[in-house]
Amino acid sequence: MVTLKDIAAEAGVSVMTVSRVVNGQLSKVSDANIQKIQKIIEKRGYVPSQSARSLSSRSSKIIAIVAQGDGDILEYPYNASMIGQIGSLIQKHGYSPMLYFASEYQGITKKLHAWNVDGAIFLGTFDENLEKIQSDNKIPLIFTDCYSPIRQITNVGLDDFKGGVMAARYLLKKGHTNLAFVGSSTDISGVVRQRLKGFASVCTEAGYRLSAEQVLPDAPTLPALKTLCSGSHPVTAFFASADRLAITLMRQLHELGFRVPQDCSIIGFDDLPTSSYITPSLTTIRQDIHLKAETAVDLLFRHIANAKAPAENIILDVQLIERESVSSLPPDR
Amino acid sequence: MVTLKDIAAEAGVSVMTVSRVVNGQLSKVSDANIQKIQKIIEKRGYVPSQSARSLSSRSSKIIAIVAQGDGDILEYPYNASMIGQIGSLIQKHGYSPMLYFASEYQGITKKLHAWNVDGAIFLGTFDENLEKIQSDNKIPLIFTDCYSPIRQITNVGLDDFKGGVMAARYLLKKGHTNLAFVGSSTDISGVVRQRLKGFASVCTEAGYRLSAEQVLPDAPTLPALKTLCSGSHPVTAFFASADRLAITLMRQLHELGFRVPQDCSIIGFDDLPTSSYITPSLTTIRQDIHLKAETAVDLLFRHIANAKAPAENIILDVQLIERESVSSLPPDR
DNA sequence: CTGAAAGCGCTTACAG
DNA sequence: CTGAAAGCGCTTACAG
Repeated sequence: MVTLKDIAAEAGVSVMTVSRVVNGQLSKVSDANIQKIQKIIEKRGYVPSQSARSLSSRSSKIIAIVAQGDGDILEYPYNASMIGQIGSLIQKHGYSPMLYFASEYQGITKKLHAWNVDGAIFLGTFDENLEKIQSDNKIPLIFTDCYSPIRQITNVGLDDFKGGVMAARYLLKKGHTNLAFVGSSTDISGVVRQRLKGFASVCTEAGYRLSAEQVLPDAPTLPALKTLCSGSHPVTAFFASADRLAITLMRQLHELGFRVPQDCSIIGFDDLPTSSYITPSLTTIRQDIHLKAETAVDLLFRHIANAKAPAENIILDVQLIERESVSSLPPDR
Repeated sequence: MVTLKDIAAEAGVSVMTVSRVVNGQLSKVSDANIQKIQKIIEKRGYVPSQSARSLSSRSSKIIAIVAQGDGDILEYPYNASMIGQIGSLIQKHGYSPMLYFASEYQGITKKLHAWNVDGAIFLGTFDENLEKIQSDNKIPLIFTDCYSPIRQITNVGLDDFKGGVMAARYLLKKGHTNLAFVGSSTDISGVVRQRLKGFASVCTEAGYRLSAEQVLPDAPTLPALKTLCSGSHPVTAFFASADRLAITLMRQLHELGFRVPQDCSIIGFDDLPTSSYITPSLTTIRQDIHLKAETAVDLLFRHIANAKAPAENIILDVQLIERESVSSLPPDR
């Protein structure tokens, strides 16, 4: 392996002079030496050792992407897209993204310490351990979709409540009055809860209260669905708190013999790439995942550049994307 | 930051004794010291510095996941799933996965050298630079889906040819005789080419030659599709070299007014989670992505454990998954 | 079972 | 503009 010392020896200078050239402190080195050293570096294919740098400078140039769960979470397009974008942007900043799947809180601090990480971006819900994570790690920490009551947190989230409101208003506008919500009720993240809250608030306001049976878990059973969509006062439209769930639901309704959107309408949340390709294409509340990733990375590097940068909570907007999965009901029925 | 030295001082022993405990060389330390030291480590929350370790031991415990392209490739479920599984397995082995998006060859060697990486797994096509990458990096390197003629490469791939054969045989068995193939013809990877070769070989054997118009690019135009599926001798079945393309194609056919599978049949390749959820659900050639990731990681650690382990080329099998997107044609038509 | 010494490849801080 | 010295936090290799 080629080291600073090798280059210095070949150039007939000290390692410090080479170090300055490597680090672009060109104003401190004579032009003659710059030329000579750069040529040798090129020729020998010298690459600085990051572990040596990390050890002596106390900056590792590593950013941890901490994701709650295990490798399976990348099966969800939302997570995959976030990790891809975040990783790519980190790399463009000259840093290296390290992936860490967190199952328990302990491991996170260990990982960040062991690698002397310069910062971390969190995907998933860490609300329970947020304070501990923050007090144990005095580096920039960016959270996403965090609904913790703690204020001193830098977070980039979504207007989930508004998304729920928009979904409900849209369905009501289309003439649907008997609605249902799909999304894990046991969800620990605030995200689903906020979407439901927004949705329910509009229903209540319009005089249509959501009963307990109209708030369905992640994977409702076929019989439960059938009951819900039959009878004298059937549910005619669903709000699924994720496109992924909307697509599953679509399939289930199809299996039960209901046509979407003629018999049952569905509106989703996320706007995944697939959502526009399936038939019927999915009407949904769109979030801009690329913008979210970009915002998180920007925030991170702003805090790396300035350790005193204030905690910020950035809430991104959502948007209704009208497609084919919601039908209009006759005005009075 | 707590260091070995701090622990040693508090325990009244040398750093070496602490180091031995930290590294589990317990047979070399007295029980009394083990107890005492472990207690102090626990209490102080000591975590070894990986950069110091990497610098002194010449093993970084980092594995690079090198993916061709940029962050966008995680929008493809195949890549996302592979990266998730590989990353997770690396972590379970006590190593840390570092993500690297490679656009040009140069960067790869630099990255691997800079971080003194212990091994790397490659996603995508690096055939052109394979030899250089291998000769520049004397560490275990695992490739995936590589069709390079170079033999000294450790690779885990798929029986893509057989997949093509199975798709063609299935469509013929269902009575389809006028077939078409969808998949980027300019694809540099051998993968698509092999799938096409297998597919075409069966067609030819059965006396149905694929004309140039029947080999479609990634995103065929609507008019081209329409022409193909109309006229006196229309194409009645498509083989898409990826489920993602099959789903797009399904949408396009729908827009043209063709019903799948009544008017046009489609068989895909991959078996993504979505493929079973859409309507009609997709008949496809399945590959086991989890097994592929597992095989790659196993191979990697076998080579890390034994630097002399021979190059291996492991080819995983594929499987036909019958669902709803292919119809039976009357025997003679 | 224990430890003193040297070194991994850099950077920081200083002196000139 | 240049460099000698010290140190980052470990491990290797050796001596006892």
